[in-house]
Amino acid sequence: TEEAKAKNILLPMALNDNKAGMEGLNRDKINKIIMESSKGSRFYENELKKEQQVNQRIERMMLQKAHITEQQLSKAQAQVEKMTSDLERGRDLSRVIVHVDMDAFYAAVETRDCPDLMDKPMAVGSMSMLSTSNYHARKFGVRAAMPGFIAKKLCPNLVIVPTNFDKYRAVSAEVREVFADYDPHFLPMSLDEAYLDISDHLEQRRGWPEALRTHRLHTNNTGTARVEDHGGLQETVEVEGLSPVLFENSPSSSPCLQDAAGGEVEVFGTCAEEAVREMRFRIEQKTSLTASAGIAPNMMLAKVCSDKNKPNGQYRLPSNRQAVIDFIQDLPVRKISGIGKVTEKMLGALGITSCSHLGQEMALLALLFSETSWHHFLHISMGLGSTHIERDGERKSMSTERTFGEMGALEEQFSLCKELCQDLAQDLQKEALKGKTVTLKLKNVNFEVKTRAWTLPCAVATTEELFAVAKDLLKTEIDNVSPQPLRLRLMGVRVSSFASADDKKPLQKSIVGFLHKKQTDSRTQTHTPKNTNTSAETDISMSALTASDKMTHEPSAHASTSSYCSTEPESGTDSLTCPVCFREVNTTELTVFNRHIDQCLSGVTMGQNNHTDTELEREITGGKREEGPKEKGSKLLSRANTLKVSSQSDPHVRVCLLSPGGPRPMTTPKPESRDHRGPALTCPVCQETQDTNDLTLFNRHVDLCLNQEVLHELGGLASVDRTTHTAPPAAHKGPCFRYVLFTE
DNA sequence: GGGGGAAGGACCA
DNA sequence: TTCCTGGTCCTTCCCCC
Repeated sequence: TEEAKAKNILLPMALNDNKAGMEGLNRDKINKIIMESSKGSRFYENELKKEQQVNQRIERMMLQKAHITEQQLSKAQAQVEKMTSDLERGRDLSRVIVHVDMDAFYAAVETRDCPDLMDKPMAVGSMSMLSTSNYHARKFGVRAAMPGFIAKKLCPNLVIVPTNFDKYRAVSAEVREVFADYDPHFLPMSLDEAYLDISDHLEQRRGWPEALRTHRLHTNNTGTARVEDHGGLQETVEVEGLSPVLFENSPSSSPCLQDAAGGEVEVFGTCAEEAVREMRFRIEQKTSLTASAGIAPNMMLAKVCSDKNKPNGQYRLPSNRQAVIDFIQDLPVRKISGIGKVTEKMLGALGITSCSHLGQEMALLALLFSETSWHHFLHISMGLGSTHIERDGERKSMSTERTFGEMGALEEQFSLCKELCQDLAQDLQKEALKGKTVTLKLKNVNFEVKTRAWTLPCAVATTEELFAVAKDLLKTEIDNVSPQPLRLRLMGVRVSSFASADDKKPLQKSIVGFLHKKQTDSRTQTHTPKNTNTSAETDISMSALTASDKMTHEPSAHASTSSYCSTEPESGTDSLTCPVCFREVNTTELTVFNRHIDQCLSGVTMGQNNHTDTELEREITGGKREEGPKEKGSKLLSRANTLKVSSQSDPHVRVCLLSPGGPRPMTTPKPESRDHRGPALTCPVCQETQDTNDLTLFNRHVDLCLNQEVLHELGGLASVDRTTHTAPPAAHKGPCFRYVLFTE
């Protein structure tokens, strides 16, 4: 029906009332306001597009479902049953896992420090994005991850307080001190959330005298109070003389007793619930903030439980199988951490909304989803989850990104890129990390996100190293849409594949190392002849320097040249080995060396030379793209002739030794980008005139030709190249060649 | 088939 | 006028053993 259709269209922006404190709202009214504020925006259009993609995914899934036979289903059923009984045998109910979650954390901190906010709807964040809202605001439909300007429409009196992370970090540290008393190995998930395994604590606690379970309630208004720690230590806590109770509906605490000194005191029991109640009590005494908690036999269940009596409440799921099964039955799948909007919708299309449905349809799910996915579903449907808390594993990546108003100017884009690299380099330094993969993330004004990655032969960390890669990735993307500018709203840089993760890997050889004579003792550390910091014009560099450098007026080449592999070279001899003829050239003068290689190379490319183990690189540039190329020496021209490149637009073909291949455009450039570059080009390898004068396309063609032609000649050694070479970009399969200029 | 890189996404706080 | 940031893991596609 029309209505159903409309509803489907409206869905992407609809209020997500999955969060606590959002029950019984006037959803229709709220959704209407959200719609009115979003409709027609680029953001909304992109959401619609994404929604369409999900719908298509569902359609494909339903089609697949229609083709499932009875036989397949019963086979899957058998598999599921086998797996189920295996899992059942391994069910571990022995641990007591707690998930603690501070209530509306950022908002609560701000309210604590500014009591005027107490009974006002407020949120923490900015006009463009909110991090949290308090429970007053939630009544209006204002929630985390909602832009402030929309929240303001839902609730005109909303007070928006800017975030103050340093403050939250400080409070979080206090809270964590309490956590540590119950589980020194607790697992923080964020500033306001953590998992604890209190099994050991409970074991000890059973033998504790009452004194250790007695905690004083401070009720004074003087500004500080003494709180007795269960270890008998005294700690001084700042209190601001305000009611610690931020939520009116706080469940009342157990009756307070008077201690000898007349102060109010509370005694906690020895069971899990009492221990957790005590922990929450202590958090509140210490910070004036409330927390909610869930107690269950595993992490997955504990997480669901902590939400059950939010705010300022707790819920325990007993450690017996039946209780777990009962608990899971009617639980909506969306409540499980890891099942988000999309998965919920996919499952919904199959009629699955609760965890019991999930169990009933497992055979079907096993056929429609990947193994990892349906295993995950099976665990959920059985109420299984992690029973031991993994202490934080090694970090996998580090990134930094920034959103800004539309940016189209190249200078700005490159300088922002550099800034991001600087920030990231700083962060990397703090943790002494180096990574091999650098990823550039771009989001255009239409909210379309792109990531472009490049993996180097060795780990990098400095600004220059990062920027050398990021800038090339960026340039490639810019070239891709040129002559239009990239209209960006976000840029980010990420580093991954950290060296520490797989230190064991043998050192990979880069070209610079390769150039040097084989070492008998690779530890001898004399430095390489200047080739790590000379300019691109005179050196074996990553590539002739890109337009980006010229645009940003960067002193050319410093970065690309030296930083590609900062740890190399590791040799120290006075001669260099020619990668073409393998003869030692008795010089460290690159000019001399280059000349030698030039001669060798002309032979190879002409097919007169059966040299092996050569990594060639190629770069073909049109004179128009790079302004005032200085590389028009006679030598170059003669090489161009040698290679039989013909183009009236006078492209230069430059041949030299490889360096790690630079990135290439991933997407086919728009056809219209052809016409402003001059006439068609002839491939120097296959000699055929290409129906393009787009250098990107042409370049790709030549790459392919070279793969076939040259590699063929080079024979088996091509494989050596591949393994020691950085991986080529996805669109360009096969070894990545690049011509780099050699001049004197 | 499996491993690994690249690109894109889902999901989380 | 304004729809974040920083992380992990998964999936899909591809290439290369």
